[in-house]
Amino acid sequence: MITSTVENYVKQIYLQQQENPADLLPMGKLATAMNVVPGTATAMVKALADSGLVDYEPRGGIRLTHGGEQLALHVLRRHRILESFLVEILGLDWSEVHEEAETLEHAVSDKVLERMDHLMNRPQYDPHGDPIPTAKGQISHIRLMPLSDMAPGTSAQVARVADQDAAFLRFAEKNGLLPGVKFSLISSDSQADAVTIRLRNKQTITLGGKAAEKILVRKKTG
Amino acid sequence: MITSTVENYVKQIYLQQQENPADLLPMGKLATAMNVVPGTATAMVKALADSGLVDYEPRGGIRLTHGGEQLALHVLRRHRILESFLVEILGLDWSEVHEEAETLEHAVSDKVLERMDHLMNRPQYDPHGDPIPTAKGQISHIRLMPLSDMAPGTSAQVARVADQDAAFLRFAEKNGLLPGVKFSLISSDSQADAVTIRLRNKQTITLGGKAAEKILVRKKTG
DNA sequence: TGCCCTCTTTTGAATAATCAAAATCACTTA
DNA sequence: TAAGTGATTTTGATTATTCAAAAGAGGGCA
Ligand SMILES: [Mn+2]
Ligand SMILES: [Mn+2]
Ligand SMILES: [Mn+2]
Ligand SMILES: [Mn+2]
Repeated sequence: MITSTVENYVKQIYLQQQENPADLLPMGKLATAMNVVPGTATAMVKALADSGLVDYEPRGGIRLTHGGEQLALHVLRRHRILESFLVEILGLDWSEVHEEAETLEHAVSDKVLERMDHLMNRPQYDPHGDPIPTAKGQISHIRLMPLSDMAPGTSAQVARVADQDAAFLRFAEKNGLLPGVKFSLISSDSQADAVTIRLRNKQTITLGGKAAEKILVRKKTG
Repeated sequence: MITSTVENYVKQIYLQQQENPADLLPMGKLATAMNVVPGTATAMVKALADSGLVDYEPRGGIRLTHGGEQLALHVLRRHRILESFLVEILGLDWSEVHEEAETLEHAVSDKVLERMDHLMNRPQYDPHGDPIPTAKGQISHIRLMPLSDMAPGTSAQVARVADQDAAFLRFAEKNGLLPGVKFSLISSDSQADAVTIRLRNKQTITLGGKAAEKILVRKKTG
């Protein structure tokens, strides 16, 4: 049965797998990501394998089957459309919608989701800049550069803020670091592990390496 | 723990209790309403009693405690605001929103619900004419008369359609029997178990006793 | 080669919810 | 008052999910 637990596992496996698409995902990684003890992950993975959602190599790791990936993308679509809806239609803050969507993604029907999607004019990206899979299960795989890798003097725009932590998102918002915002890199000091950028409104912001890695940018086309 | 199962039981107990507010609700009634075998209801009720949500008299029946009633009203509020939202904002048909709300009522947070309520300008009634409890747990208890009890020649307006069955709701909608619609009773034949009404648009509709009981009306004030 | 450390699996147990079927209870009815 | 009947409870199982703790596997290091 596809319970919300199964949906959460499959979605998390997909997300973790993205970080290392070539390798099998080790059980330990999954257990940590799911916040369960390793034995729980093993038990669950066996059930997922029985349902044909993952391929499981004992002591090797796991990988989603095609069916598993489709399910993951379907859940991800629900999650991201819901986040967009909560921000655009209901006016919630982008720092709080991830939590809300985490529950709603298991409760909303395809029909309701379709209405939400339609009402928002079918957005391609969620409020954090994450691509929204299509109803058919396609997702855009545009390679983005972390702000921390930019060369000094270059310009770019924020494409994605890759952290669901509410405090970080509030920090980013307060400093105008939202998807679509343009800026140029003023300085980058690898010894100091810090970069300084200037936004269009002349405001300058300095970020440490950890934070700069979470801001994914798109090079200014030209 | 307040699982969605607990919420469903408590809500159903509240609803069933309304039909006979003076008596204890018998286990059999509850089991039937919840679509479980009697033993399951007994087991669940013991758990609800342990959580302080119901008073349970073995072989007598049950009654919600104050806490249980508050929880029931809270769930009912979520259910009815969601139904309204699905109809008014997302444009679903009133015949399908009950099912959708049945799941969403357990997933939506108070914050999101408050935004929905605000966006709709705080409706007092859901699409079927059922009163929406306040956030504080108050609910209007206006006594309504079933259409089947009206005297010939009198006028009234539809206040509530007391049936969640999609087919019946589609039938009612097709014939213009929506909350707020005014009409007068043309004839009532108890032998034939049928009543005929005329709407403002001159359309006449004949209903059998079963159907007429499900249409609750408000006497024309005057 | 043998021990050790880490990761993973197994085992045993718990909670929540449910069913099937047997047992029990509280009333009627004869 | 004994038997019968219908509602309710009890008992024994099952499924899904989880944890704690013991056991096992494998690779690295002395
Ligand atoms: Mn989730
Ligand atoms: Mn997001
Ligand atoms: Mn429900
Ligand atoms: Mn309703």
